[in-house]
Amino acid sequence: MSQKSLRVLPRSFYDRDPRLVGPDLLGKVLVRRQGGKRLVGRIVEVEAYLGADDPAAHASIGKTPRNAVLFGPPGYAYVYFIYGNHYCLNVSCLPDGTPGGILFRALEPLQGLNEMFASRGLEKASDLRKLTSGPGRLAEAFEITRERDNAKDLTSTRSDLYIADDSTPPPRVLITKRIGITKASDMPLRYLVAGNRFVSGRVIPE
DNA sequence: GGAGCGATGTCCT
DNA sequence: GGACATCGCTCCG
Repeated sequence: MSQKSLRVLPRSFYDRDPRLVGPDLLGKVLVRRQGGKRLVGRIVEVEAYLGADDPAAHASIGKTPRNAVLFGPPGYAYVYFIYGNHYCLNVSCLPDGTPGGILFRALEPLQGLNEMFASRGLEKASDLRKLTSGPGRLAEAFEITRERDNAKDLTSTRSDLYIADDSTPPPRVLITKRIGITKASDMPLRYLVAGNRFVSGRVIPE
């Protein structure tokens, strides 16, 4: 298995409007280190969540204990528990004091597939798209929990969870409405890699 | 293959 | 007490 060199994304990458960070994250890789193994997935779908003027954003209600990371400095993991079953991973954007973030919705699994299948409780022969296509799924595959990962710095290779550039050329980006939300469902803040089969949902957009 | 729906914990009003 | 940035199962065609 060939090993491209990984360059971790610096904090300045996230110190921007989520509407700029979101599309730029596509094609980058999420890396989890655990027990000598490395799990790697290519980011193929994300959504931007803004501040007070975005009713769907957790930050829209103001700073609370749960969403505090979104109001902090950029480049940190915001992990929350939803529907009594699933964790979702975000990364904080914009400078300290200004809320905003990106929700990771789907990855293309690249490395550590056996570990991901095990974490997901799936047979190794099952559909690869079931591994990390969906925010709850990718969190489970990477064993991301609030207890373990919330407020973790994602800009350091010393961390066991970080985001890196593996020199893959930027993909063609598609923008749609966000999905799975009830409020502000018309805002075009979902970004996906055109034609990628690992995005969530049923239809593979061209 | 797609619509419908239940499970289930945590947060905030 | 209600809402919730989800998932996987059932049931129908």
